[in-house]
Amino acid sequence: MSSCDLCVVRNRAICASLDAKELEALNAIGRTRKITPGESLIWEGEDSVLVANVIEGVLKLSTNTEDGREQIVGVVYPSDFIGRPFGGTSGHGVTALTEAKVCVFSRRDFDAFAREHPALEHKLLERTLGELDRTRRWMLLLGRKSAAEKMASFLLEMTERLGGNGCKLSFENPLQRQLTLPFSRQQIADVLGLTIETVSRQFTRLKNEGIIDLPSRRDVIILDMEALAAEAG
Amino acid sequence: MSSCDLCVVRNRAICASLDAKELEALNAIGRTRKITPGESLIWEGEDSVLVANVIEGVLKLSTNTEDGREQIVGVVYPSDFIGRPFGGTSGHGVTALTEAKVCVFSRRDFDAFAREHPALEHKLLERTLGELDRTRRWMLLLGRKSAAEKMASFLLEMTERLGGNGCKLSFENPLQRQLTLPFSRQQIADVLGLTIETVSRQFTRLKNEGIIDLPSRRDVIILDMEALAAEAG
DNA sequence: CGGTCAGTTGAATAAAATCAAGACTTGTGG
DNA sequence: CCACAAGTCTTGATTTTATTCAACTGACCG
Repeated sequence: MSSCDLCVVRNRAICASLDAKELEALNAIGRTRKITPGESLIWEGEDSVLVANVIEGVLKLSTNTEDGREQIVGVVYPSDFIGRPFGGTSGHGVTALTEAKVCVFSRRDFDAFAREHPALEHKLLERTLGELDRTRRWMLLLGRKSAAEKMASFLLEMTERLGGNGCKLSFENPLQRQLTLPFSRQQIADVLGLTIETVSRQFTRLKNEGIIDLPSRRDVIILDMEALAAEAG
Repeated sequence: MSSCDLCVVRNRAICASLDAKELEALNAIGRTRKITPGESLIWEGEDSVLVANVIEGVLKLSTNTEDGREQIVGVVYPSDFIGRPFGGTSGHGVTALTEAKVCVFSRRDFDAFAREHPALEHKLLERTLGELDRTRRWMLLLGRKSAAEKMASFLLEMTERLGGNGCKLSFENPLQRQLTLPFSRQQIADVLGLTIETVSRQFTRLKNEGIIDLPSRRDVIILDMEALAAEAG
């Protein structure tokens, strides 16, 4: 029995395409690894040496300009795949936002395994197509939305994404949801293409208007989901 | 002999993964179609009914906010694949920028064919991974770059992309390249997340500084590639 | 209790958007 | 072939928006 049988993302990650025997073979070329917040797994610009599945935690994908400005280009959750298979260099760094556990593979080993298992490649293709859709939708936000619209869109996206992924999210009242953000203010700014001050001002405005409450730095309670959706543009 | 044998993108599109017999089968479920500038092949939000390969021309992928602001989220060239295989709705419209020729398939037919041809799915996966990389790089531009940096980056990207794809591009002087843009000023604005006025002002500034010349609306001659690269950030 | 770090708030500034004309292209019909 | 109309692009003046700079507040930790 391979350790994958106990894996919490076994049926959601790309591994779901494999039978017991294949899974054992995949398990043989991978190993799990823990990552602490702020620690990086992959660096921007280096050539792709490893790929991984996220088991636990949240990680950011980010790129930087030469002079140090950062843009977060993606956020990954449990069952998501990270890294760049089939050659090339990694266009973005991968860094943990929370305590995280990943299942890593050498890219060469993974590539070879994938090419022999079309069902795995198919899962990976579906996942990649979905990620491309999501990324393109985010471009509309970056290119065309105001700070207020960006914040509202961000909070709505978080509400969706943090469901069920081991992140706290209460549903007692369907219109009043609490979420614990895996981001600092600066990181939210880096997701939205804003400055930390603008993000902060938007938070206080939303609070003053009674749309959200902020019990602590990382916690947000959405008091008026309708109003938030109306602001998202 | 199938008509694919005469296809100019035969060896660059995902079809390159197929042998003569397979290609004939694919040819049987597809048909070529011409599109005129401004005409759409796919509309945002409708469920995915067709996919296609670009044979000739340039097309834009775009999304709009409810109130009509537009963001171009991708630009496709000959040999590129368009559409959303494997279910779901299309997150963006696809519209011709120039006269274009595409090879279209019903999505259902294509999906079935792809699942029986792992080599084709592999090509599609590589293409999709590449497109995702490119899209994420563009997010840095949208979220973090100034108007000047955006314009310089855009012109550099165009210089790369318009090479060899049937678009005019002269190389007599390696440092002085002429390109014919497939975009109007408004479309450039929609790619960069700017207004048409800002784009226009950046063009005249670059011209005044001797970095480019503008022989006509759609033509740009890059006089100082170094300076342009330095401005791209 | 002081020190550090993250976040907030305010005032001044800068950047790009908006508003408003005007100029140049392109195409059309007389 | 010219005149004119429509559309596209440019330019200028003004306003808006978000950034920048700077000070301050509160939380957490030894």
